[in-house]
Amino acid sequence: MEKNIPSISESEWEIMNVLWDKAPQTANDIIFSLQECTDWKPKTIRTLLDRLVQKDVVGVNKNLRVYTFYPLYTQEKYQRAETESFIKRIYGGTLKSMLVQFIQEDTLSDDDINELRSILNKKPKKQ
Amino acid sequence: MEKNIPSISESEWEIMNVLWDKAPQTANDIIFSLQECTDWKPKTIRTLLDRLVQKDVVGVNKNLRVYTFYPLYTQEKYQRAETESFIKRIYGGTLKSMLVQFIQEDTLSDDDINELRSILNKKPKKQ
DNA sequence: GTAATCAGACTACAAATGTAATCCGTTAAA
DNA sequence: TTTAACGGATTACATTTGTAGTCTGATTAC
Repeated sequence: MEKNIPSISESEWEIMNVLWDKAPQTANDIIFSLQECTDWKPKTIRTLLDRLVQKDVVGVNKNLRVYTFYPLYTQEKYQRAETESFIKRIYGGTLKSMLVQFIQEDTLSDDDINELRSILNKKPKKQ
Repeated sequence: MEKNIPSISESEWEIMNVLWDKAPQTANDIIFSLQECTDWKPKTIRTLLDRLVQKDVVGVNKNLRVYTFYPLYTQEKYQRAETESFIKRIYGGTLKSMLVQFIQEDTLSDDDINELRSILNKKPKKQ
């Protein structure tokens, strides 16, 4: 049976994004990355990281004096789970209904739409 | 300038979905709808509804003894806002990157994909 | 070697969220 | 008409989240 993944907050997602980009990293590496795009204090980032460890979403290597951290789940797994619940809540369950709205609202450019067409066409048909 | 819309929690979204489906509705109407798909107690639903009123996301008509409630923002407006922040956080910013993953991961059935193709093709080209 | 620094551990604290219960006046049922 | 049920207002309380600060032992710079 699949263990269900712990839920993570918006801020925690930012940490995870950094770790998914590259791992393992020290707390300082992560702090450095995030200070470029947020205004969080180092201690704040550290707290978020520690919480992810508590939640068993991030692992720690304590062999060296300065710990390193790494994700325990793939980004894809989290993206899937989050997207599913998001789409259910916001669009009543189907990705399609979301897309229809986006296409109709011109949120997607013509170029985007063309690119999507070609992605869809490249998708091999299953038997 | 656009007033920025108040953020609402997951549970509050469920309430809003009921109100967007039909409005105005009494608290009881809403409670009735939600008891079909959640296990929330009536008082819980009432609390969530009251919070939405405080947040100025839901309006109240107090002319009658039993109040009626109605949304103050369109569903589309909320969907757009939520989707934008969701996609930024989860997929690094582009709807396309999300779609690409969904298409490639077989999350979509062949039928879905065919339907998407036809939605994309129906989209009128801009000049 | 001593002082400033740093990493990790622990603590803090308010706001938001989830999940109701109580209180109180009114209305509806018996 | 007394009483139970109901709607709205108020209150409750634990957990999660956002946002750090303090304490303590190790280390590094002088």
